[in-house]
Amino acid sequence: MARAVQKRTLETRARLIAAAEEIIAECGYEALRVEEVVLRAGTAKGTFFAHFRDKDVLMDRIIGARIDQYLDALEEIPVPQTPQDMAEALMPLCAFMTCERYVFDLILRYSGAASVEEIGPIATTFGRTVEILERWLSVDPPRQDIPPDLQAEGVHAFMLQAMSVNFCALHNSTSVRDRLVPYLRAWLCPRTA
Amino acid sequence: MARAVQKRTLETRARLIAAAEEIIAECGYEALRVEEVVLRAGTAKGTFFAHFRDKDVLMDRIIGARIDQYLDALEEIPVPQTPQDMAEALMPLCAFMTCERYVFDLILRYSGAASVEEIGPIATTFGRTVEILERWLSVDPPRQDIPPDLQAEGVHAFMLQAMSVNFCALHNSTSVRDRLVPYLRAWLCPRTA
DNA sequence: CCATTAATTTGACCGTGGTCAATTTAATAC
DNA sequence: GTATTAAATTGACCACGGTCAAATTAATGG
Repeated sequence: MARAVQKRTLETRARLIAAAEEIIAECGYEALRVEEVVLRAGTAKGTFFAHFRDKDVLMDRIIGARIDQYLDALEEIPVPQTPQDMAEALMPLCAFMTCERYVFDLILRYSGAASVEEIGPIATTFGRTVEILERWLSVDPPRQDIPPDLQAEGVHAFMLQAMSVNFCALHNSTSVRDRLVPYLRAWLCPRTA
Repeated sequence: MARAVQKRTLETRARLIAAAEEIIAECGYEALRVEEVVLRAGTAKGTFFAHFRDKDVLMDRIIGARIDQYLDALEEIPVPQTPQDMAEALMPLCAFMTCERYVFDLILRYSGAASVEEIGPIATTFGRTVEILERWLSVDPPRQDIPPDLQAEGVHAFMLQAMSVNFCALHNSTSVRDRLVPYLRAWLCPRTA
């Protein structure tokens, strides 16, 4: 019979995560080393991998949790009424997602669930983001010709595009917000001549 | 005075690239090991890194060259007139870009030039792709309210979105083409009620 | 042809993520 | 309490990308 999860297990895991968060706060995400995590947590290296399949799974969890906080905040604010307001509201989330090139790449890499069974934290946040956008776009849909869910997917696509371009040295003189607004206007408020 | 590049250098580099291409043809991109490349090329490991800053730079070069071939082909075909035709025309390129999760991730990672001086092969193909799309969209612009370059950037964004979603186990029952067409219709042929 | 110098190559070595057989710890049965 | 068994932990070890001082090779000047 399967035995219950030991308290010790939960404590160890909590120590590993706390150590990781500490390192990230001090040195950033990219600088995190598994060796350093287990050192601070006071465990052996193998223990880390008994708790997390690999380093990226821990990152997925930590970064996913952070993104969820931003999404929680987005669920509290009044529904943005214009592309400008929408872009403005999304900025804190975008700022976090692009805080490090390493973080943005990891987010993209984990944005799709490899299999239906294992939808990771970051992949979940992508679904949640589109849901929130869809809710915003359902209240008073800017476009009547396409359903709110398609409008939401488009906003999400442009959000990612604006962030990607921001990492390109050729184009990052413009801020993510200033890049996103024209996209959203063109997507949500087209004017057929 | 700077001496001319030796013939030996070019030969060594060619051998390294040939070895890499061979391995990729046999085992795929992700399976490529630097050890195996230098073994087949008959050089020491250090030589590899004297020619390529790191493994990814070689990948950037090889994958960038492949993408350029697809773009060459796109420049030969007649300008697509409908979203369906456009999606159809882009499919071979999309198929290559998503041939391996590893390849798609690497492409995204290298799609932006880290600095103006070093615009890599893949980053260049991104610029070229948008140029081609802009040319297509300038002949007989589907939308009059926004400039062709913005229309092109949008098509590119949706192309990437369609490919990303395709890697997600939750949504990959639909093909990239079938996912892209509704995006392009909504983007290029909006109907204000 | 030899000396000098720059370019190229070499391979032992390192950093870091990840593995796994062996050990320790905790829960269960009696 | 003791034996048994499952879960958790350990750390030596491996794989692989990447480094660098030393050796080799090729070009240049006299």
